[in-house]
Amino acid sequence: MKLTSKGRYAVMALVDLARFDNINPVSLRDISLRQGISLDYLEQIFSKLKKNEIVKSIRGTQGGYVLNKNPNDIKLTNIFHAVDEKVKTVQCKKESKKGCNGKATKCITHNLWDELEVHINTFFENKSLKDLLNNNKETRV
Amino acid sequence: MKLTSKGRYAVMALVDLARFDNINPVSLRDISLRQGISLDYLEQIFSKLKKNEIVKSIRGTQGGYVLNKNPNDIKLTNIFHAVDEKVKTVQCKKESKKGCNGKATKCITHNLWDELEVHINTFFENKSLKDLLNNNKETRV
DNA sequence: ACATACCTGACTAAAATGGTCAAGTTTAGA
DNA sequence: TCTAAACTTGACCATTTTAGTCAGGTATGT
Repeated sequence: MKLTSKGRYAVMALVDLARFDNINPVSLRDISLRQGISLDYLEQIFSKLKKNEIVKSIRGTQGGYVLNKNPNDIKLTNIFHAVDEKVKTVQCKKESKKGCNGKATKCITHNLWDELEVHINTFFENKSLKDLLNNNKETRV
Repeated sequence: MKLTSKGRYAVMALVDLARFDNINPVSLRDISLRQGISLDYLEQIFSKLKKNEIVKSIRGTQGGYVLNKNPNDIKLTNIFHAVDEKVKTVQCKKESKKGCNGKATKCITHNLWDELEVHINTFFENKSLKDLLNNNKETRV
């Protein structure tokens, strides 16, 4: 299973973006400074977010990024998926007709990982950017 | 967050062990053959399981491993913990009095990861080796 | 005594991670 | 029109983690 800094950065950056994009597009430079994330790395991440239509870009001076959807419609599952954080448990190989061990049957724990995956994905599907915004306002600095 | 093959192997091996240890200790060689896991790797894993008192070892000919507890009392969380699969989301650094970014405050998404961690741990704490055994009998080959 | 099986630690190839670096293109505004 | 801000793209890389292998042990039942 993968759930690393890239995913966390993506979420942090989007929450930041959501808080500031009412007025103007938000530049990655600003996000980088506020959140302490490398600019170059942010560019990689936003490239993926854009491809997945989570954000829109505006080029040129005063340009930046804006959300492409309502914060309520951006679920965590969308964000993680966009930056290739596959919320997949370690997989048994799904090749041809063979089972998990190269044997003809499913491995002993196959069902377990399926269950876990559902469990985690449920969490992510029920959590939107808006939820995080609200949550953050409460404990705002 | 880490959840890799080592954890999966540990679970697979323990389920296998639980199914056969009523009669005799089970040798790693047998588990290796049945589950298709490298013997050398299994030895590393069982060394940890033993340190965490999940299994007991019996040396010498006809030796092997047996469970050290009732399958109902071996939760997944114990197993993962034993083999160093820390079910931890990527952490903000917890150094000194500083917050997550080296700033004085918690990072925007701090609460989110805490929630997620609880969510996943709950799943693991409620799942025992016995559950897996039963589950496996149903779909037994 | 000897085969079986546990035990331990060092080592390693390959992949993933978390970036950096370089060289663009686009566009607002002076 | 010139320029600087900001997006765009792709290559590159050091470090860490993963998933093992290898080479020796030591203990013990028969």
